[in-house]
Amino acid sequence: MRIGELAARAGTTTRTLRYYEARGLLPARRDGNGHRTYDEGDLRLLEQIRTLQDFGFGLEETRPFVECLRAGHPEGDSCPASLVVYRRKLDELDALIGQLTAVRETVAGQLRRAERARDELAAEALVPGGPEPGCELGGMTR
Amino acid sequence: MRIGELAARAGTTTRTLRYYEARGLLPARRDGNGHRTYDEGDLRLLEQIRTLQDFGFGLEETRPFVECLRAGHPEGDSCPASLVVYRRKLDELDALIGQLTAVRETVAGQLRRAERARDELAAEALVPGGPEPGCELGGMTR
DNA sequence: GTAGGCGTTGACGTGGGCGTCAAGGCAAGA
DNA sequence: TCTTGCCTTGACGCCCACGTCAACGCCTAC
Repeated sequence: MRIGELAARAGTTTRTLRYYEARGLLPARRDGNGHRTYDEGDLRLLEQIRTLQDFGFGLEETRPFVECLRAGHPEGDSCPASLVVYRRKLDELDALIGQLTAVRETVAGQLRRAERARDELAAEALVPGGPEPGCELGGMTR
Repeated sequence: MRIGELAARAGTTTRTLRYYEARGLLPARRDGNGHRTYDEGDLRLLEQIRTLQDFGFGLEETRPFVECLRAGHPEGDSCPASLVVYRRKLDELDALIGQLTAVRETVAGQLRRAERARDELAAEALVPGGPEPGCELGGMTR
């Protein structure tokens, strides 16, 4: 199998495969014309890489999985090094989700505050003898 | 106030301020020497930008807030355009948190499966007349 | 012959928000 | 006078996973 066919079967591009080879992640044999040659095992490795990439793993993080498969293990995560990457990624995800959730709540609070201020200004405009001045409540200046 | 002082007071760098000016976000007056000159209002604008940046807003997303302040409004989010950005950012955060949470659960499941497989292999090695062969349970080949 | 379709290497572009030189100007203090 | 310390513009680097283009080679079909 040559590079175009492998790329098509894995749903990726030849550029990506050449990039993986340059990074030492997915080396290829060569035929008489200098063309890259791959087999079904390479497809398996490539699928492993792509799956992890879809999960947001960096390329280097996929390396233990690929090497585990190449060592003959049944799954890419059959090796301790892969489990270490799993756990580290879980920690990273938890930290990131926590940060994003905190930001989300902060932004939601700011939006509610800004909408309330807007509504109060509108009400004030409707009632000429409205609330007293001097009602500054502070903004978001950290 | 010159650029170094403003940067120090805002906890950022002169490079950042020049970058903001190049993007048209925080233009500066010039003194006789061609040096950039800022006032307290600019510090306010800069603090607004930095706060939103800390929340993960892109620079362009801070523009409505800055222009709102420069138009004389009491807060950067006193204008409808800013509220639109708030709501869009909330939607983005919700989508992102949802995706990350789904990935987190998937990875956690993979980790549990891989650990179970490892433990079963270890148990099998301890009990020579252990379970029958042919127990492949499938991996993560999408 | 020639057009098409596959492959090759090399090199530059992308996005975002800056960091990091390089080369120079201008003002104040020892 | 010389240093120092601030400022100026311009340009390249970074990260990451590729996209895109250039210029070329090989094989097949018409």
